Amino acid sequence: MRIGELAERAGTTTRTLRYYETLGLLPARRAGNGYRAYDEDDLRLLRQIQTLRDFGFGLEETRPFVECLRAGHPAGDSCPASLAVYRRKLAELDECIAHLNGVRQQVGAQLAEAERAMAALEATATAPGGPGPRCELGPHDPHDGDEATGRRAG
Amino acid sequence: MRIGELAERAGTTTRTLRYYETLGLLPARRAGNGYRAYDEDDLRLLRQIQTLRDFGFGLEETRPFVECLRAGHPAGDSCPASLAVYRRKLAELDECIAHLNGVRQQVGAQLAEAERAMAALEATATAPGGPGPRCELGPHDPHDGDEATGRRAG
DNA sequence: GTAGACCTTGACGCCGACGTCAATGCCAGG
DNA sequence: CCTGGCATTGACGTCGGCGTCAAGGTCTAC
Ligand SMILES: [Zn+2]
Ligand SMILES: [Zn+2]
Ligand SMILES: [Zn+2]
Ligand SMILES: [Zn+2]
Repeated sequence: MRIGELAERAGTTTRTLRYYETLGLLPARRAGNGYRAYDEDDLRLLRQIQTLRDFGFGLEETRPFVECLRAGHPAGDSCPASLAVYRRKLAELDECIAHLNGVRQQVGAQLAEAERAMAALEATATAPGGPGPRCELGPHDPHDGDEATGRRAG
Repeated sequence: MRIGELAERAGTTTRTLRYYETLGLLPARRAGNGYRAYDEDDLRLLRQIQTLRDFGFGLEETRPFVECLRAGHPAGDSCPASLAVYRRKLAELDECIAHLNGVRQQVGAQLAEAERAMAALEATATAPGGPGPRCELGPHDPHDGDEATGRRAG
């Protein structure tokens, strides 16, 4: 199997496969003409890498799994090194999730408070004895309502 | 206040402040000698940026807040544009958290399964009629047990 | 023999938020 | 006058995981 076919079968690109090779993750034998030659085992290695990357693993973190597979073990996670990566990743995930939950709380609170303040301003604005409008809340001048575009620096 | 003092008071670096200026986030007046001149308002703007960045906002996402503050509004989130960013961020956070939870589940399951398989191997290895040891699970040769180092590619 | 599809290596681009020089300017103290 | 500490602009480096050419070699089909 040559690089194009492997890429296609794995749903990736040749560039990616060559990149993995430079990392030593997926070395390839060479045919007489210099073309890279892969087999079904390489496809399995590649699938292992893809699975882990889908989990958010960095390429370096997939190395123990790949080397384990290349050692002929039944699965990529048959070795302690792979399990260690799993555990480290779980810890990272927990930490990250906890962090995000905290942030979510805070941002949610900020939004709620800001909405409350905004509603209060609207109320006083439409109230019978409405005081001076210190800020017009409709379509705004200095801010542009489009959040997609926003560059002024040159 | 010059750039060094502002950086120190905000707990950041001069490089960061100059970078923000190139983005138009934190423009500075200039003294006669060309030095950047900041005041307490700039410090407040900067603190707003830092708060949002601590939440994981990108710099561009802080722009509506900063512009709102510079418009003289009571808070950075007194404008609809800022609220829109809040809501977008909340959605992103929810999506990300859900994703991470899913990944966590899967990785946890993988780990559990791998540990089970490993224990099974250990058991058969130490069992009375233990068959041929197809893999020694102790300190390993082809894999290196250190997860911190791991580079072979040149 | 020649088009065209495949392959090779090499090298630069990208994204975000800066870090890290380098060369030079401004100003106060001894 | 000189030293030293601050300032200026400019430009390149970093990290990860590739994308995107560019210039050429190889093989197959017609
Ligand atoms: Zn193994
Ligand atoms: Zn307003
Ligand atoms: Zn505003
Ligand atoms: Zn083993």
